[in-house]
Amino acid sequence: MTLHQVPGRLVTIADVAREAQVGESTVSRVLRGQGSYSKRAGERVLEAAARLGYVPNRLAGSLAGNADSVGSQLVGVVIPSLTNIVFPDLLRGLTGDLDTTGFQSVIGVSDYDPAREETLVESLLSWRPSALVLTGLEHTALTVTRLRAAGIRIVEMIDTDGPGLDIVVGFSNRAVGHASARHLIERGYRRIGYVGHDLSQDLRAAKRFAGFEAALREAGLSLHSQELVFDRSSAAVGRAALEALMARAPDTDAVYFSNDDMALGGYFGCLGRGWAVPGRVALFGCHALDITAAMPQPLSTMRTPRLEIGRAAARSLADGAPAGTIDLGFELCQGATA
Amino acid sequence: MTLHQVPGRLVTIADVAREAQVGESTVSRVLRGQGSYSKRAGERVLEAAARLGYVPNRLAGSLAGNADSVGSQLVGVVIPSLTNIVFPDLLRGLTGDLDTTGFQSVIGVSDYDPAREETLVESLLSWRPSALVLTGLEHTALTVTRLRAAGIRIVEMIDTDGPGLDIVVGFSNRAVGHASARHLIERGYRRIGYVGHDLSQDLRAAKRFAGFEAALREAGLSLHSQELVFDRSSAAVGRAALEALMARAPDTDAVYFSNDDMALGGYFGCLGRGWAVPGRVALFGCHALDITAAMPQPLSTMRTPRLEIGRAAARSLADGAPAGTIDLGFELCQGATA
DNA sequence: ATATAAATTGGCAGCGCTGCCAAAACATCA
DNA sequence: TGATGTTTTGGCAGCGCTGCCAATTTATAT
Repeated sequence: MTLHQVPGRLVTIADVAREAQVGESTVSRVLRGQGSYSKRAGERVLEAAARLGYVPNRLAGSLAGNADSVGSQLVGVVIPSLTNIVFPDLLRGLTGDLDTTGFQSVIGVSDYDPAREETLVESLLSWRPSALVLTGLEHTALTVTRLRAAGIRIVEMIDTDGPGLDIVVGFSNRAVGHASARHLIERGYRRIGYVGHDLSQDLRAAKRFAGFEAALREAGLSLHSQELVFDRSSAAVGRAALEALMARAPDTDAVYFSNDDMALGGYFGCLGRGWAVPGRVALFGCHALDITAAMPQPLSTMRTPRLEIGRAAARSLADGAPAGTIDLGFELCQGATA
Repeated sequence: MTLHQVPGRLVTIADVAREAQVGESTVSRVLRGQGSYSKRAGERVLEAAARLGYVPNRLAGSLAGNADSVGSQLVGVVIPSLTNIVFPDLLRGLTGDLDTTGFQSVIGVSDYDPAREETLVESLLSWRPSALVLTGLEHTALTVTRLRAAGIRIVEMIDTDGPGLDIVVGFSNRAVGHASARHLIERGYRRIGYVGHDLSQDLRAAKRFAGFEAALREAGLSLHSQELVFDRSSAAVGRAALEALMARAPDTDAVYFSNDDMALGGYFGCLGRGWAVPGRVALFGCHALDITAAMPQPLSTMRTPRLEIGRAAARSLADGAPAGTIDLGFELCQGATA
């Protein structure tokens, strides 16, 4: 068997029409189950299509069908990363619910770079998707202009702290940060540190941090120590950062991590050094990764509804939801590390 | 500002042509930087396109351009899951290298279900992608027929244990299993157990298991105990399974997990019960997730080149590699748990 | 200045499909 | 039986773009 063996054209609707001895329009109607046609025509067409191995060409279909009727059945998705498990979870919810509605997702990964997002949006738009799903509320001016001009539905996921372009689905990162700080304060911690990755990149983490600091201030406290890392978030990085932080400010009694994977790394660091958690230092993460629930001491963290956000995004598009914000909230996971 | 405000048509190439006072073909040539055109024409077109906010319509472009020249610039991707971090890693390598070549990925998640894969392939094919990237070598007969008839490049990722349709990129799962068993045997373990998720679903895991058992047999051993789980692989599931296995066969001295996340869960279980690892029981995983390297005792596991597989898949398509298998191998991570 | 080669350009068919419309086939009623 | 309404059907334009080709402009050689 040879690849590329197909010499010329693939089977078209005209071939099926000839084979079934009906007109092209009839084939089109039967195959889409739209409009009226006789039972006999239906059978012949289906039979002929199967025999010929007809595969519809959706490029042609979307081009011909006026955008308003079906749209391209493509949905563009831009996420900042695939490394951070948060985003695959989002995707999972999104694609899972999207393809039950017959949509296909075209995805792009921006690497937390607004310029890259701009390029991706431009590129995705050229497929005339019926909707675009983005992450976060911050986009370049040009991206916003293009999005507006496209005249399609836009969903911005994850962050509800600010105005969106159309549909916004997520939770308040600020509130997550705030609630995390409140929890630590209520548990009696006072010399609280922060370990996070580059805040100028991950704007959601920055908002959590802002909420966190605000809660400290409201309680008459301030951040006791902090360690920022400029790598992509990972357990190894979290571990190193915690160790650096504790070396500089050994009396820190609790640490807030911008992400569970770093918190997990921090926890491993404590285990390795024989530090009691939370005796020596308390640890608090964010996102409630599955793994952290299986730990001997479950990590204290905040559950964010990632899968649900993806699902809600898909559903809002399918249902033609009105513009507006859908806040899915978050939930404290008490855990045993803070 | 209203969404859907665009009343009628979007800007087309004809609009740009009129604005720039050149012919449509010239616009097309300039915008694609193909063929020859004067400097002056180039400037006018670019300027007009920018002023009008022209967004090319790739549906039309791909339809018009004969498949052989550019193809649709879409690549269809089918992965079994987004939960298992293995697949986002694959995607990351793939999309990262793909969009530097101007390709966009349309993805589908099959949930380890061949029938679902069949549907997804059918659906993806209708976008006339220039290539399809699948996971694994096993597909339904109809899928294979369709793939062959499509006349496009096919990449099958991850598994090299068998014949592929066109390009195969991955490693030998059988060999991974075999090498894992060899390692345990060489380290002196004799009463070896297995914890894995449903082997009828995850065919790669099944092949690893087969290689593992073969190595045991060759050494005159047999599997001492095993515990299969039918949930999706996770740390919690791994922990529970290990505990169940140790309850049934307390003298098991080493356990092979089909996946690192389960191994990690198992490790947590041991920590929780105060069992020495590897004193009480040794643990060996698969895939070398990032996290496991940050553990106080790094997990003993097998590093599989997931990112590289995605990259190699993208590259082989971009370069028009010949049909064949690219084996990227794997690497033992000695770790400290086995 | 003229002939010839090279670069640039626009027109138009056609990619495969769907929407529209008028024609044909069938059903219903007086 | 003919008239009227209803369902089914096929033809054809056109979605926005690119490939091809012939026409035009420009550069080079004689």
